[in-house]
Amino acid sequence: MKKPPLKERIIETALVLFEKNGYHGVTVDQIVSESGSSKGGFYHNFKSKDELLYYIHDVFISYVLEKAREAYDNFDTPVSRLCAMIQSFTKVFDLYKPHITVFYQESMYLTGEFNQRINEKRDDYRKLIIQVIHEGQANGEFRTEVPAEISAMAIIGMVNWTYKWFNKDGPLTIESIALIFNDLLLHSLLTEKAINQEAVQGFLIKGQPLEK
Amino acid sequence: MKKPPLKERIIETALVLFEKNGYHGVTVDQIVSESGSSKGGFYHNFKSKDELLYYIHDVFISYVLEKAREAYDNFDTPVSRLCAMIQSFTKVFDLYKPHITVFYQESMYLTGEFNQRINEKRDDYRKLIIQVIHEGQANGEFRTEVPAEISAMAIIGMVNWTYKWFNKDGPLTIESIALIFNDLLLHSLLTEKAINQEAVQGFLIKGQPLEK
DNA sequence: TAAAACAGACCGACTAGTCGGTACATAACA
DNA sequence: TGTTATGTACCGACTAGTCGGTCTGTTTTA
Repeated sequence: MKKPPLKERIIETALVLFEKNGYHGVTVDQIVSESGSSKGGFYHNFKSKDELLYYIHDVFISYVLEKAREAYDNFDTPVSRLCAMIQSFTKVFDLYKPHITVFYQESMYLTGEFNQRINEKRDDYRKLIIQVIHEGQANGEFRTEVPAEISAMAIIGMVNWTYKWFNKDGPLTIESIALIFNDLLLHSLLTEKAINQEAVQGFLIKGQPLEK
Repeated sequence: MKKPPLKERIIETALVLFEKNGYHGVTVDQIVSESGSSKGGFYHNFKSKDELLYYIHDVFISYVLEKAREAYDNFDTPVSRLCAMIQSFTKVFDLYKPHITVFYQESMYLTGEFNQRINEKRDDYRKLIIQVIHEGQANGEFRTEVPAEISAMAIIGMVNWTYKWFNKDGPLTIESIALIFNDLLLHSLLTEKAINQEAVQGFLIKGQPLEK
């Protein structure tokens, strides 16, 4: 059983500690000691504690952005694209919950260049969602009464907030939650006409609520 | 022009600084100096920096909770109650944006008893929303396909997230955003039958999107 | 005149980051 | 093949600086 490289061990350890105690609630000494490393080892791999925070942010946001682009490319209607994006994003909570918590809790402590690079990807993500909504409005499937920008932020907020309450051991799987989110947002975005079309029925929840 | 009492001045100053730099990005010395006070003055009014953070949390959450209860008491249908709650909550962003930012950004650094007291109020708020949704499901206005608990978290997430992007100088007023939120969530919660009832039409957006 | 409110010098614990050094691999050499 | 050079990953004692909090006084208030 070979030990993984130190850099990974440090990131994994830091992730767990940051999630529980926050970035400022964890010292470099703690990370070093918990990961069975040393100060030297740490600063050999990272320029600063700040850079470690950046790595954690980047792993997550890059993954989510990539998945969103995949979702966009693999489907060809606004409804299916949006649902795929929401689904892939929601599902990330199983994989990256600590990353996400750190991301939203501590992003303000990212400085200068690090902060800028993360924000660019965050913006790209937002723009992609807005674009899909615009496309849906253009082809008549989505209502035009609400601005796409606000809908996008409402959606992002709804999904993002999951990090505050989602619990793996709770009554619902993350997949069920993703389906519920899709149902909710389609009901709020689609026109009366579009909601009755066969093509979108598969994304809505019928009958009884889901249980695990 | 009489100076307000020191305690208030400290809270106001801290709020501005915390919002910009985060709780850990601001030292007690900074707060003291910016508020034209002193270490002695600070520690005469607060047991610790932590207690100051608690005060800021408490002002905001107590206000929101009170407004939600008012909304509940002043109306008598699930739809009007929910809309009033969302509206009062969203409008708080004009008044308490810094409080809210600090609340969600730094709540994890609240320790022990402080943390507990805040969480109780937060729970009360959540339970009130869930209750209203349950009432709406019971009288047939809200769809039962989605669990009330998840809808509640989706709503709370949608509204809360506003603190990340709302800008007073942006194209939309907070009141417009509140109306949009109401429209979105009613579309996603109401049954097909209920959405066409006259009583709820007033909460939906008709025609062109709102501009300032 | 007693108590409450405030001022500011000072303290000590803590922490991010440094720096000289070690262990070990692979490569160059003789 | 044995030996020496070189690059890289890692170690841990140390430090310079920071920051929450205290303490002793002074001013204001009731």
